[in-house]
Amino acid sequence: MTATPPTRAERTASRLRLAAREAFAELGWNAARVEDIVKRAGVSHGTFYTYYDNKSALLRDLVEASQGDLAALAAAPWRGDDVRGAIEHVISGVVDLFARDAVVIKTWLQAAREDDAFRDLYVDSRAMFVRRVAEHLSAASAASGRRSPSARSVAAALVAMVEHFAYLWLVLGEPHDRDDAIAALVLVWGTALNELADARLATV
Amino acid sequence: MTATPPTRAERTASRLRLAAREAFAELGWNAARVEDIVKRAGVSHGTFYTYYDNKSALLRDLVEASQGDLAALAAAPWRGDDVRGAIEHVISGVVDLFARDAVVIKTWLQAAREDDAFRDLYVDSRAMFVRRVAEHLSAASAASGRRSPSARSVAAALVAMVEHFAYLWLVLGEPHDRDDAIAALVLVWGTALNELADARLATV
Amino acid sequence: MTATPPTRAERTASRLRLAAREAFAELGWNAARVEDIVKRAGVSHGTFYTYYDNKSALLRDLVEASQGDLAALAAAPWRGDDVRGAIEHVISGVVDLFARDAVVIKTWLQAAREDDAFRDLYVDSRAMFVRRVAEHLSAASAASGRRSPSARSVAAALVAMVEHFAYLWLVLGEPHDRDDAIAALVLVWGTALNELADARLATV
Amino acid sequence: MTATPPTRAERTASRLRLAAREAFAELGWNAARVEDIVKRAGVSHGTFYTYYDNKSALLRDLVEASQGDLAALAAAPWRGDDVRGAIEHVISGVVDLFARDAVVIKTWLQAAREDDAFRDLYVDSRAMFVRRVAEHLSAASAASGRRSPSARSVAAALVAMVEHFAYLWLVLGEPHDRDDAIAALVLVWGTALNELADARLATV
DNA sequence: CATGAATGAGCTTTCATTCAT
DNA sequence: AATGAATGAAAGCTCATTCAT
Repeated sequence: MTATPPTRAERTASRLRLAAREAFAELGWNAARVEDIVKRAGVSHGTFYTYYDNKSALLRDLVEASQGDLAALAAAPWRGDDVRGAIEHVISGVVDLFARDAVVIKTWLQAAREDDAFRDLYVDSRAMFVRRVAEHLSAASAASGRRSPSARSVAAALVAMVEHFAYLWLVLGEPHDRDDAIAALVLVWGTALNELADARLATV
Repeated sequence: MTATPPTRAERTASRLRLAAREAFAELGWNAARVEDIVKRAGVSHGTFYTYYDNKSALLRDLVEASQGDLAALAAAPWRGDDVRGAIEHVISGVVDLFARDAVVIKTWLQAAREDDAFRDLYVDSRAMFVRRVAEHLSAASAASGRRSPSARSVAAALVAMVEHFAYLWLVLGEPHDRDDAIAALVLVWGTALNELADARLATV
Repeated sequence: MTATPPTRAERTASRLRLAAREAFAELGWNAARVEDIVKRAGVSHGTFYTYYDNKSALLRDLVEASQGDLAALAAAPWRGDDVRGAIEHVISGVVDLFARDAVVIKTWLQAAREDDAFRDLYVDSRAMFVRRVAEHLSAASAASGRRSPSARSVAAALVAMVEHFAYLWLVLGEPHDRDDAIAALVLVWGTALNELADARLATV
Repeated sequence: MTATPPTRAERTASRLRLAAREAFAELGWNAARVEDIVKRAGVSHGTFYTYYDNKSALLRDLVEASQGDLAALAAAPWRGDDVRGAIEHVISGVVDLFARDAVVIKTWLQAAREDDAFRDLYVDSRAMFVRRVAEHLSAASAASGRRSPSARSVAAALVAMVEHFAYLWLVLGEPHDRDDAIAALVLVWGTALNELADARLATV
């Protein structure tokens, strides 16, 4: 009935994950050795392999949490009445997530360049977001039958903008003011949405 | 009278660069060994080091060409009279460049995660673009005195959108139709520009 | 109660040192590869680097012991009453040290030609000896005010004689009878000392 | 009839030897690469092998000249009437030779640690000197039949002293004043000779 | 004779992973 | 569970030597 206290094993695994975040932050995915992780965790070399098969397995653990948050954000209900509020909510959600998990996201994307599993996870997460945004755009621009870019392309572009801006800013450290940055993203997204909704594409 | 034919050394260096592109394309920056390059170039291991100090030096050679194209694009005159035409020109320029040099760009960005020189080159290239676009936006929105996101943030967002979309599409292989994709990017960029120019920010 | 037995690590390190002496003896400092050492020690290549950063680090370990013995010899009290006995004691001390540690000394001097750390250690060891002998000579020849070589030069010459003779004999293998060799060194040293003491320099 | 001017080949070979001296002086025997020699000589890599089979062959050329001077010194007549003058003559001869040819001698001795041919040349040169000095000492001490070190051992010690002192001073750079240094060497050598001649060995 | 590109054996060092304790 | 010594497969890089031009 009572919450069981963490076992020794759980504590060790947790220390390994924390140590890995530190090592990845300081050294990057490729440069970080198992040695760097166990040193920071204060455990022996061999202990690492009691918990994880290798560095990738540990990262998978870390990434899954972040990925879950992202999926939740994509799946959350989208308020149809307050368009601008909905946009701002999603954008700041993404920004907060990047700010909170910069290290894991950076490492994830780095690993994605070499490891198909991480790459697929990224591609899927992104696709989910794009699909969601495309549906939203389609609903708004249903009336427009004229020649115009597909909602999917516009959605892909808007999602690319938000994720890459957040990455450059919060992961790579490009300096930005939070309010100004979010305002810019909301502005671009919102005007694009208006444009589609107004079906004034041909007149731009 | 005649253009001098390439010397043997020039031919060998050129074969190494070509082989490196292949190796990077197939194996990625980290996994590609000098061995993989020389095997493809059909030269001995030692020959590699006659031309390049190491893998990074070779990539630098490849990247410099692409980076030069990018810089040229950013520096090219921006036609003030045909706004939409100018946007389309820049966007398709970036898209063409990514399409042509997908391997080099992919490798460059991969190396940028571990090597400061490549990272700085990327950061500088991007900054150049953002600055250029921000100037363009500022000119267009000069009249607007109302509270609005800074031109720099909007520029950063738009450039992030274009480069990341191009990357996802042409480097990572996300499927898109060329015309539709460019139309989407031009739409978003153009409406954002209009919005700033009309100074209707507060009413969105 | 009992002295702790050597740990596995201590035993391995010790085997590496022993193996290195063998390898240096057979192949010389430059020709001896890490491979030659680990083969003789019966450990894997990687194990070497668990204990030493490189070949030089291992030699440093070996040299420090010999150098310590040499320093102890130079620092030991010098019996003032029995001049000849003192000389003989020092000379046979040096000879014994060279005989015991021929391999290490040979390797040390070989490495000293390329590695400043080893060179400095040799220069310092020698300087210590020379200084010590010069003081001894100065004391003996204090009465002599006439123009004569400085005690330092004579000391440098005598120390050069002993160390190089020992080197030629015990390291390079020039054949000598121990008693005869020591008698010769003691003779030369002793007569030089007498000469200085008698202040008969100008009459030679 | 006229002295033929040096052929191109002779000039190239000569430049290689000069360049090698420079390279050995700056880098030492082991560190100096064929590359370092040809660069200084201003010839191509391949040209080196037109003249010498390898680095050792070139050094052999350089060493033979120095070795010839040494042999000449050892073979020169020894003036029986002026003992002190003879000693001084030989010692300053050795010193001058070391001063003049410091680089070649240093390189020779360095190579002698790894190459038997150079080692044998050194051993033979030294033996020749020792034999010569031993004969001289024997003549001087012929009357002495008492238990004493053999002339050969004393000769070996004296020669060791002179060569090593000269080496430390003129090759390794131990600082000495020329007159004082030669006076010290002459003093030690002379007193040893006197001692043997006086047959007062047992009374020291 | 001279050139210099090409060769490839050889050496050092790293590090993920195993396993006896 | 934890330890940490041992392993050995990879790489990177160097440089003496060759040889086509």
